[in-house]
Amino acid sequence: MQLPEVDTARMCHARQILDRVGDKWSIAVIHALGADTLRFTELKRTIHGISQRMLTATLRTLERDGLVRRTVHPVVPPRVDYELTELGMTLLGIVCSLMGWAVEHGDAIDEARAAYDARPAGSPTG
Amino acid sequence: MQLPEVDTARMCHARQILDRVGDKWSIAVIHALGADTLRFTELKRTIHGISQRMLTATLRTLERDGLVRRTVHPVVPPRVDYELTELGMTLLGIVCSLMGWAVEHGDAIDEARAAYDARPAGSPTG
DNA sequence: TTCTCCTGGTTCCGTTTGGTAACTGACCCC
DNA sequence: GGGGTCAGTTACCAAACGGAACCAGGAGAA
Repeated sequence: MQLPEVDTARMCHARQILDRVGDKWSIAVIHALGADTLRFTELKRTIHGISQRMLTATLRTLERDGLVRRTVHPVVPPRVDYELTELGMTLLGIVCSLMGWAVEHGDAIDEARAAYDARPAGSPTG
Repeated sequence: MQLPEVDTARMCHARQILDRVGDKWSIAVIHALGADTLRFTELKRTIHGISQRMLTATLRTLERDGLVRRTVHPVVPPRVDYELTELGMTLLGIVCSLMGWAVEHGDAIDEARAAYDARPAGSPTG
């Protein structure tokens, strides 16, 4: 079928990049940081479902990948700010598109899900 | 900070949609099906790292969400084709953007990762 | 007839991941 | 001096994930 030959090796590389970029928590964090620099607890409040454990792990990974910058203020109580790097900013547009898509098509997905669950046992296939 | 108020409730809804859309295997499957209709084993070959178990589960989820259409041909040996629905097509563009981003910035991420790993114990923060 | 092959898919079992929640550490307030 | 706050870690446990073997079922070979 003559796929565009996007460098199969590069594709594999992309796949492992997507292992984390395509992570739901990473997407949520990047989207949250897209609006503004946030502190740890602010992120936790913003991304309701996330646990401290995963927030920490996700932020560490994103920081390691150069997508998020972590700034520690040596004050009391401790203050740690997180913001997108320029590399992270380049991803923000896509993440926002993804978020926008989810918001826009959320109802369609719910309907499809309901329709699927209502099927007896198999669909007429066509 | 006056976030645009994108309906906090809708945002939460989007988040749970992203639970699966933001799944690495889902992204890989959608991207693979973006080029052409594929059979089960073709998908398995295309998405190298995936196991039958996860491929089956991912396809079921995507089918349930109305993103992928599953067509069973009652022939021998069994033939099952998977293709994107129109809803899936609307997501394809974003997924391709994500893939393109990963390909484009993969090296930058590798460098950032190497730099992070080379840090002694803490960064100067400034 | 019997045996194997081919494909899509499921089940069993071990590993990894993620959630819960309690704890740390330094300082402020009472 | 004890409790509270913020950022983060750790222990524990359940669920999800991955691998490999097994299942179904008809075609073709022996």
